[in-house]
Amino acid sequence: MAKVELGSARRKTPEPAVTCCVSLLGAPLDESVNSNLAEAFSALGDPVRLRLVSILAAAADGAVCVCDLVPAVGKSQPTVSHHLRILGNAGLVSGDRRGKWVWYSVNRDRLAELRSALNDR
Amino acid sequence: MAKVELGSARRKTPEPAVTCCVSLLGAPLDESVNSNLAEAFSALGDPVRLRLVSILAAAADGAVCVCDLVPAVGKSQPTVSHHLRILGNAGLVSGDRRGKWVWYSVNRDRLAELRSALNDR
DNA sequence: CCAATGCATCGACAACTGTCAATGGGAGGA
DNA sequence: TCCTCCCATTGACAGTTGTCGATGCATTGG
Repeated sequence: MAKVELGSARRKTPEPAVTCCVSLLGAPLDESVNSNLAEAFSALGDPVRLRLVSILAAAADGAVCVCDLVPAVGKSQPTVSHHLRILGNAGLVSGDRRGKWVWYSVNRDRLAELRSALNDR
Repeated sequence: MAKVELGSARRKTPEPAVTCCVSLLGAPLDESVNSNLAEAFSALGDPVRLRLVSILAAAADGAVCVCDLVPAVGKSQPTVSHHLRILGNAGLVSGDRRGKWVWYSVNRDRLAELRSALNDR
């Protein structure tokens, strides 16, 4: 995990910002962790997907049928399916069949992971 | 703030997931808040930008010169500038001139905002 | 002033993304 | 068995994004 070389060159005002206490928000993130987080944040970086997550997170029993998600977000069924797959690949949601239907739910552990990645220091 | 109509149609297994207690992750997010959050998460959804944020967040004095960020992330100077602008537009970082140089720092309040948006319930 | 340095902007281009209509595949009901 | 319903996959297309070289604009140093 090569340290980033900060404070190298000619500069005057404050002193070199040499890295100190590492953390998730401590530089530099491990490369695989970094791209893993980026994938998750990217998955949340779309209004439709954010809406889907919020609906799922607020579902009383923790899961919602796709047949309800489609009208809820106002997109075509293939589009919703597409977004759900992206969220799934990012580990944010998962779905299981119940007969003819597929019910999606939020992976709260994954959300907690992201939350801690945003923690100070 | 129009409620989403869930649990409408023909479906059997569990009971209709009628929305209950609202929150940031309670459906549906206010539309402007939603796209605001999406912009921020989208800004974090790139490995280079995530790296930039992590470097800035770990900076001992809270700010890093662009001249140090460029070699740190291994991208061209225009590319780094581009990413910093995206992060800035999302309210995640801000920079100020100090003589010839521009020093960027993380907006921790904005990070806290995102963190709370990921809170359960 | 003029030259040099640091950073932002522009232009271009390939790659990726969001969207939908059409299609396919699995599960139940008649 | 056949039909219907639910969801995923495919194909296509416009729009967005990440990247870099070239250029422009400030600021500083000589």
